Amino acid sequence: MMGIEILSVLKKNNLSITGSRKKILELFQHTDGALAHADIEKKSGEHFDRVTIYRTLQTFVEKGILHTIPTADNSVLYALCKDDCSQGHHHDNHVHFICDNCNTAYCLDNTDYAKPQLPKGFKQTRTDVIVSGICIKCN
Amino acid sequence: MMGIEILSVLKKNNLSITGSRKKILELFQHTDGALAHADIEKKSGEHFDRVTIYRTLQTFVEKGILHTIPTADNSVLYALCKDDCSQGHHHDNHVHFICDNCNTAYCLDNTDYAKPQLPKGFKQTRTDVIVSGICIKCN
DNA sequence: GTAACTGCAAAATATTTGCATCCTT
DNA sequence: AAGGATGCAAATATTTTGCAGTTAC
Repeated sequence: MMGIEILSVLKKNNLSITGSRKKILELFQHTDGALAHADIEKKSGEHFDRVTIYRTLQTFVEKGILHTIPTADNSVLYALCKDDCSQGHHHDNHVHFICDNCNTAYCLDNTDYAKPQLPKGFKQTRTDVIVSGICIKCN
Repeated sequence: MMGIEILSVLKKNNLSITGSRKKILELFQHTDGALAHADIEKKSGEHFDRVTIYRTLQTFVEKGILHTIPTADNSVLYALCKDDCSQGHHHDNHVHFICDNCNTAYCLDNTDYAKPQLPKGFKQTRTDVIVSGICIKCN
């Protein structure tokens, strides 16, 4: 059941169970994609304090519950991490897709890609692939 | 000669030749990587009005002289486009590297990567690969 | 009861817009 | 001379910080 899963995520990360955390997490679980700070203010029926949202998102990112997605227009997007993401260690083969039309962000978890071969002297710790284009709904 | 090249870039794009445009372009040509808005305010000996920098950067991006680089921490970075970038059409195999340590951004023009195979129904128009890690100087 | 979390106010930053003036062509 | 670019002021928007009150455990 959804509610129980949310509680266990919070507990697993030593976070106290609070209303906003539960509701914001739930929002992500019910969303098939990524959310921006503003989406959380709007999309949800609830009212969250701006500051609480900032802090909740930051906490979730630190704990590895959410991750940020770099975007071409440099807006800040957040998405749920899969189970194999732990604090600061995200799984590498993660492709994000952002629709030029409807602006929805997808995590294409099953889309693999080859890591680029870096020049000598460069060490990779994280790779982000962001594909822009037209998504399946807008096609 | 550098100066002449700058002038021709501006002329080619139907931009009038002004002091700030020349100096900001020059700054990019002398920089081996990307610059943020704040870098332009600081790094240059010159003083540019904040607003002029915003407008100049925007103009350069529109004309395809500069492009933005998506970053994991969602700061806004700008870098020179290569010759095969024209207005709105950047060349696809472009890998960016951002150093976790010194924060320098590199355009790894000669680093190729394979475009990911998208799920059915998704159409790609642009792909950004951002690698984070330790750069050659910090290694 | 204590530590952690929230919400409000306010500070600090960042970005955009309007307009008068100055520069480029 | 005309259109475009700049710089200042000010309006907006975004993010951060401090603190008092509240809630979770």
